[in-house]
Amino acid sequence: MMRRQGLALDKEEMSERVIAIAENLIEAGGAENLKARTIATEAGIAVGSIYNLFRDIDDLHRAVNMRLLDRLGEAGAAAMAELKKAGVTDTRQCLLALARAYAGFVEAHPASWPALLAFNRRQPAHAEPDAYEARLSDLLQIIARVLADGRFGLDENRLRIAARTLWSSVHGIVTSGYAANSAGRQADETWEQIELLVAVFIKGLERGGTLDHAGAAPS
Amino acid sequence: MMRRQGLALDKEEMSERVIAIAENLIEAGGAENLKARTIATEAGIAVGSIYNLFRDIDDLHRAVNMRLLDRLGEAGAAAMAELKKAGVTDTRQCLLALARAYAGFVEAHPASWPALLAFNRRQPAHAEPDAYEARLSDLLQIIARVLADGRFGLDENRLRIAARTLWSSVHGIVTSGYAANSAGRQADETWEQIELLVAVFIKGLERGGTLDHAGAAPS
DNA sequence: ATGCTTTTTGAACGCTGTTCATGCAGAATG
DNA sequence: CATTCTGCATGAACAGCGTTCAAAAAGCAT
Repeated sequence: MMRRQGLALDKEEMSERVIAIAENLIEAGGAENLKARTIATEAGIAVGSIYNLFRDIDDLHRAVNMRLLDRLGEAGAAAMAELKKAGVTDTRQCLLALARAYAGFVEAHPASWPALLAFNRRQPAHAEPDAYEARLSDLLQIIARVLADGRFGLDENRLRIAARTLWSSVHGIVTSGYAANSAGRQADETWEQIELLVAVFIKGLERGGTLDHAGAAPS
Repeated sequence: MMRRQGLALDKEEMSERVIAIAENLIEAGGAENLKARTIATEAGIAVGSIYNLFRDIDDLHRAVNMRLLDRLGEAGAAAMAELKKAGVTDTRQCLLALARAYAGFVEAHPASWPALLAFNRRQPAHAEPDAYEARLSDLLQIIARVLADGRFGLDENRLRIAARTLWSSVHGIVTSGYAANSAGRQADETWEQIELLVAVFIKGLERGGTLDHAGAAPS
């Protein structure tokens, strides 16, 4: 065979290029702005060539999303590293830093992130959400570690659930806050909510110890 | 003029009919299943007639969403009424009932509700989200009242924020939980998270009184 | 019956994602 | 060097989409 020695782009290079273009398109006008012909034109290739790199446009969108998730994970890890370097171990400050990392990430990708969320909903549920779930699991691990360091006396299972609860809550606050940018207040109130959530969460965990759930499961 | 005396459907009746059809289509296959020609066929009218009732398909989807929000509001109000009839005043039980109402609503509309969420993201932000915001405000009022009855010593502003925080958090838990139905566990873990959230929230509010937020605003 | 107004209609337009016969450049073979 | 052979690039073509609009139909007043 012997591939690649000229100056044209390798197949993988071209894939990266197309993914980058796709991300820009989505960021510019949402997922519905991801058109095959636009990609082809901007990448300098034919429409059909896209389908040699990706099965279909959804597959390309998936690739963009994976890249987004990677960057989100990096943002979370970076936030933790910064805290460690500054010698901060306070649970509250750690959680707030992680939340800020997430909020900042969403603000930095005002169209791509909603597109990912919308994309991830209309999945036939099967497929291979493994890669997605795996990347998200890393983030939950970070949160769980912070909670573990807080010494609230949570067993492994409740640690996992608490981390997930915290993550989902912050996620809900950030996304609803972003969606409800009708009036002037948006980021401010979002951050107030996050501060309240974290404060209340810590105080709630400190008190009462194990927090056994007395309520019965829903019908 | 003199309208409507024959046996054909009134313009408004036909709108209702089309909205019902649209809702079924969305529920069956997501927002992307809402095709003009399918609607026309099922409603027994021509494609063009749809555009006499609605400006475009998005407008129709908006109408479906408004109806959904109305029903969600009714579900919340019904949950509260049921609690009142049973003489329950416990804050925890009230919040759990409201959360269960929301979770049940989402489960009852596994495709329409995600479609609403996705729809509400790619708005040019302007338009008239007033109607949307108004309906959501009612729900927040209900939560705020429950929190007020809890006597946590919150002023009006922090009451509003706490209600919004709680709502957004439950929303985040329910939607992420629904999206992450990869393995077997889904509703169970979702409910565990809600219970943890509510418990922690109440305990956190009980303690520390005003919960002054010491952290500075984000950069 | 006539005229006027309003609504309904469906063919047509432009756009979309996707396919696939064709062409062609580069490696392998003689 | 000539010649297969192979695999990717190509873009016209296809089916389907939302949307429009001239024309037909229907409704109402006279």
